[in-house]
Amino acid sequence: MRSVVERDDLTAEARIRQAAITRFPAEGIEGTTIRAIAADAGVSPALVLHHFGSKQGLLDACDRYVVDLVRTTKTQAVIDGTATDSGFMASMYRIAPPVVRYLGWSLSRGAPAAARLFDELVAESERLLSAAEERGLVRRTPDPHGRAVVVLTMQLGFVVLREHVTRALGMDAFGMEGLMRITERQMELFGTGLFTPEAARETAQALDQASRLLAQEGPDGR
Amino acid sequence: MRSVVERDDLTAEARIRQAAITRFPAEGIEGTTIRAIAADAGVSPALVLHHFGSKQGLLDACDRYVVDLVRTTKTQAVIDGTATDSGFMASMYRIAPPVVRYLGWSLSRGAPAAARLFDELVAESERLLSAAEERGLVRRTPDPHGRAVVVLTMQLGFVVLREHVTRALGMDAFGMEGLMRITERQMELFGTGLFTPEAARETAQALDQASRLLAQEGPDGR
DNA sequence: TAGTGTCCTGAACATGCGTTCAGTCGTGGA
DNA sequence: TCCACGACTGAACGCATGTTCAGGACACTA
Repeated sequence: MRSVVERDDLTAEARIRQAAITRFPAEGIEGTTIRAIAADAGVSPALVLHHFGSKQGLLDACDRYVVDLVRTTKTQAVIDGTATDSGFMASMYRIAPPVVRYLGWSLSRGAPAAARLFDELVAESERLLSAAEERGLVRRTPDPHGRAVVVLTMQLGFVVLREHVTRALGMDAFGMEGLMRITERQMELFGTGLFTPEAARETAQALDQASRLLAQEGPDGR
Repeated sequence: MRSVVERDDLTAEARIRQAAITRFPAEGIEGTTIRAIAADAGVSPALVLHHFGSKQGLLDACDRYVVDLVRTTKTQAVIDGTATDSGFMASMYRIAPPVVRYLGWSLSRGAPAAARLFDELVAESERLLSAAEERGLVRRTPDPHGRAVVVLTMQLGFVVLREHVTRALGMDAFGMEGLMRITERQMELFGTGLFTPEAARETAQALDQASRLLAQEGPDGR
């Protein structure tokens, strides 16, 4: 297995962390052994514990590293002004693939650091959308917070389901070609909507109907 | 830990499977022990292997069970005619929470059975959207397949990120209240679009610009 | 009653795990 | 030159794991 390491002059500690970032999402927590990580990094198992204290310590360090990297990359994108909310996918392009994969794994497993990141991204998304609303760029909604959650979840879905998107599109979802294709389709959806105006009304009715249906029937097997 | 089991008159085999469906997403594959599953189901560890052959066999059986359940539920919804594409979330409501959680875990981990399901759902989504296009309910797109992938990924994002959506909304994302709230926001986005008409043009320009930017810069650390 | 097959168990085994520890090596300051 | 210290290793320990196996309990048939 080729590790994330591009330059071989990294610290042993950094090599260990990179190996862990690659291994953990692929093999799971218990499925990843300290011995395997050590072998990837070219060090002894004992050194892993010397630097990170325990397997849990290494996992926490990876969580912090990846989340901080994503956070600062995203923040930098906002500062640079390139990030409209639609620029989320683009910012992912600047992060090395194993890190993006770790982020998706981290989110899907509900790691505390990832949960904090999610909440921050919701807040930031809500702020950006509200600012865009003020400028007349984005439509108004009765539920700004809910909309921010929905939009962010839709974006992060591509991070978590990356593998399936890649397979279904026949191109790397986070490569340039795939990212452009996805963003273009997103802009169609977010720009003019999926439905035609006449269908939008019909859908609203169907939603009401479904609401009543669910209310009276109740769910199965709960 | 209370298992999925509602009625205690299930087969031992079924109890084992239900326990596994609850345990695997929570603890991971290696983190879930046969002894723990056996204890949940109230049987001996040996019986687990008697019925499923091995731990891997149990995992495969769970994958098949959950994927088949989702498949038939979704299919039934289409037959019943309640499922527009927007009805995806609603169909999830009919499936027991542990099964939905297992589905999300299964997708995020790239299980073969889940991958097959994903591809089927893409195909079905593409078919439904094209039919709706014919009837003038859905706008035309230069890339129907890409659009189907994008729409489905956006929907499944809620399944995989369920925990975070629940926390951010302050209500169970797949409970009735949360599901209605999410669907309403989705219908706003898909109905009229997120952007105002004047902003849609601006966004298209930004997309072009980003495209050129990415093309000349290239990514970091690849 | 004897035979047969299914569901099920307790005890045991070999393996691989996370972690510990005593100690080596190399470097830089007093 | 000596010392202190951080990076690093090899060997070992205790433990929990997946799996095996011989057999018990029970129902059903001849």
